[in-house]
Amino acid sequence: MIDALADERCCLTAQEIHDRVRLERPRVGIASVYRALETLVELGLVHRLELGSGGAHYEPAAATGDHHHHLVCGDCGRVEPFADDRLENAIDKVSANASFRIHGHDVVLRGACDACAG
Amino acid sequence: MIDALADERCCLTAQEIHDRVRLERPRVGIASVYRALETLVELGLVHRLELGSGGAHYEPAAATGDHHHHLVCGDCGRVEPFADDRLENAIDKVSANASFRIHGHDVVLRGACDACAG
DNA sequence: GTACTTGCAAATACTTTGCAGGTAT
DNA sequence: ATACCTGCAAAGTATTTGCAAGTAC
Repeated sequence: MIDALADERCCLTAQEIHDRVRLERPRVGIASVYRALETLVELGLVHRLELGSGGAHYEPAAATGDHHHHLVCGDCGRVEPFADDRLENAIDKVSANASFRIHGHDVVLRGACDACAG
Repeated sequence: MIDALADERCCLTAQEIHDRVRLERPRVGIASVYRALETLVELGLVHRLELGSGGAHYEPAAATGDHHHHLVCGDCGRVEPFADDRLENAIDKVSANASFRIHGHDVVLRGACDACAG
């Protein structure tokens, strides 16, 4: 059952994941989704993102080495991924010099998507 | 009453703000704190941060022009601010090229603080 | 049988809303 | 009086937990 979740794509809320899983297995409860996500997050296979829109989002931590961050539309809630090497380098430098032992990072750019900004 | 909140410092949860306000005015309810915070966020005087630890954090959007991001300890929940020009430059570059019209951004570095990392 | 998993329902945590009473104009 | 602000209690949403039944070894 845990495997079923790993198939899902970028940036879904727990509710969205639940809905998708139920297409195949209607009896699965939301609690099982949360339990599976918790396990996957602990294993480092899934990242949990707080995008400030009520519910947390989850996405597979790409085994492919893909690493990206997110653009969030404050109007319609749309989320798009982006990646940038310069940004990653800057973050790595900061992480190396930080007083904390850094394990990971999140970057969220907030604004209006092309549809909402016109 | 709104002014009372603006005096508070960096990165408090609504609960913490409520507790502090109550020291001075014990009858203030948590709802009023949320209402005031909502107003302040809309006015751009306060930033709301989702640090992934259950509750949102709020901090004054410095009139001093101060701009910083946060280190979060995944163990004890401690939050520390940091600032880095190279990082800001990288974000500005990305924002300029993004398909969204970007209004703001958040960066969170996650790890273990000196006390927890040993 | 023992141990682990799972769905349901209840509980919890955080935030928002309705409403009645108070204050200001 | 009218319009606005506020505290309390209730509602709403997101997430977690307890527990009994189901499955695997």
